[in-house]
Amino acid sequence: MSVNPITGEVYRIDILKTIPLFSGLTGDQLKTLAGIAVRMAFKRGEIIFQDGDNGNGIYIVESGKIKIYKLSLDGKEQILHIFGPGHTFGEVPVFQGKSFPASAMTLEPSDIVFLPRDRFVDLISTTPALSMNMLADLSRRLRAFTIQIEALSLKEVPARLAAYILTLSKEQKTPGQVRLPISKAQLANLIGTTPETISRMLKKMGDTGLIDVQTKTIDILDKDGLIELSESGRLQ
Amino acid sequence: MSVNPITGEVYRIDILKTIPLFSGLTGDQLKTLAGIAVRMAFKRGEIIFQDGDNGNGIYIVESGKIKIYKLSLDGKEQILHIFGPGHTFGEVPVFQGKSFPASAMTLEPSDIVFLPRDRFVDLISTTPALSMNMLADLSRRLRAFTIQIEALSLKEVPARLAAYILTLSKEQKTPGQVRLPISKAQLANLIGTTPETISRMLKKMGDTGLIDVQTKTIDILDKDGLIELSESGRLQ
DNA sequence: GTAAAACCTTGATTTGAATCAAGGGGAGGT
DNA sequence: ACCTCCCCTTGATTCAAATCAAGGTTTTAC
Repeated sequence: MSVNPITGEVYRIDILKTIPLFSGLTGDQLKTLAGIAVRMAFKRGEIIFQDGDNGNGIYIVESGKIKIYKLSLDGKEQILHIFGPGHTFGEVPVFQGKSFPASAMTLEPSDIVFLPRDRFVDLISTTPALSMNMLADLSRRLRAFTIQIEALSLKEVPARLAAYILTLSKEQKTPGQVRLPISKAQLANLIGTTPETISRMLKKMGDTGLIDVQTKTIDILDKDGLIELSESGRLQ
Repeated sequence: MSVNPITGEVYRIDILKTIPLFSGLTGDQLKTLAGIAVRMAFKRGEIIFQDGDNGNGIYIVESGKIKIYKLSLDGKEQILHIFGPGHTFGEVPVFQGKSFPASAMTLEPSDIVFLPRDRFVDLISTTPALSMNMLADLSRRLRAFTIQIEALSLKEVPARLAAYILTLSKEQKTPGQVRLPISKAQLANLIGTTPETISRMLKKMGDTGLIDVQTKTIDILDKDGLIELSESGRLQ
């Protein structure tokens, strides 16, 4: 039985088993992972690592929510990902280079599992199922970045906002209604605009009958209109 | 000895050996790769695959130059990567999803090597050196995208242009001088602006004594000034 | 439960860069 | 060498969204 070297608690295989990256692993392989796993608890708004720091292992969100982001010198923020339970992050410096290409911060109180680099690399290079899962995960992220670059470069703010609402409505299983999982200030940093602009665009989308906004909840009144807007659209 | 199934020619292991992705492979493994490799010749401006097409293998630039890019509905283009000899592309749908997240086109007459998915995946899952190389390659690309998103979202055009010139000057071993490897129209699509703006900004950077532009060649007159501009800077 | 702190909205103004428009210069083909 | 086409430049104008400014509202903390 493996004991967590930091907290001293037995680290539960059950949690690792639910993580997509580790699907298809044998019980023994999961036990090995559990043996090297370290769990850390973070409060809301704590920095997990910073752009440029040296990375030395991969991180898994066990509970809570984190953002991966870049800051400009004058303090503007661009969010690259928001990850919830089951997602892994911080892999890039494990496989290439030394430093993190971006920073990570909790958006809520979060439990994070850390797997130190060397033993994780040993495992991945002897476990084809794990390396294929990892390749799939990095590929998924490349795909997501492709879409984000396209949005930032080729689409205007209303289209990006419409696309975000449609993405939420796919993730959440409440057709015709969507709940914003983050503040509008964070949403602005995610789609590459400002809170003021978010506010104005949501209002305009309300005025034109696409949606109805109540604080954190948005009713989708005209899904086709939103799709149209997200693809090519200009608002109004 | 392995024979290319399309062209019928013997496919040279020597070329595969020079490709970073295949460094550290044994002679036998390279022979296996050579056995499944297909070489294709493209003219300048030919489409290799398109955004949304199903992918069924990885591609390697043997000679020439290609761009990976996204198009908007109204025809605007954002270039994601420009790859020369030795670079691989088209991996995402091999590991995740089915379709290409972007399009690929030659910028020059190019020879492209194709490795069909199934046999490549077989090899990668039995060859730790290959899977680690692949993970490093995808990680390198994630890092590059991170920088591109930061540039598009947090930096203005003069800063992006300065950063591009500095990147070129690192790649090319001619200190104080840089040769543009692509047309200014393509450069505009790479850094997310228009040819008119490129033209104006290069002129301004000339006026302020940072650089001296002669058609395709740029002399770097004030490297520190360029670095400053690329980081935080505003021009003039 | 109340105060403080975030967060959000709305309006006025500025600004960086796109677009529209037209003319100039090179490179490649005949 | 000449013509054509493409690429590039320059100027005038427009436009989307950022910024600046101030007031209102929700959330969090004590």
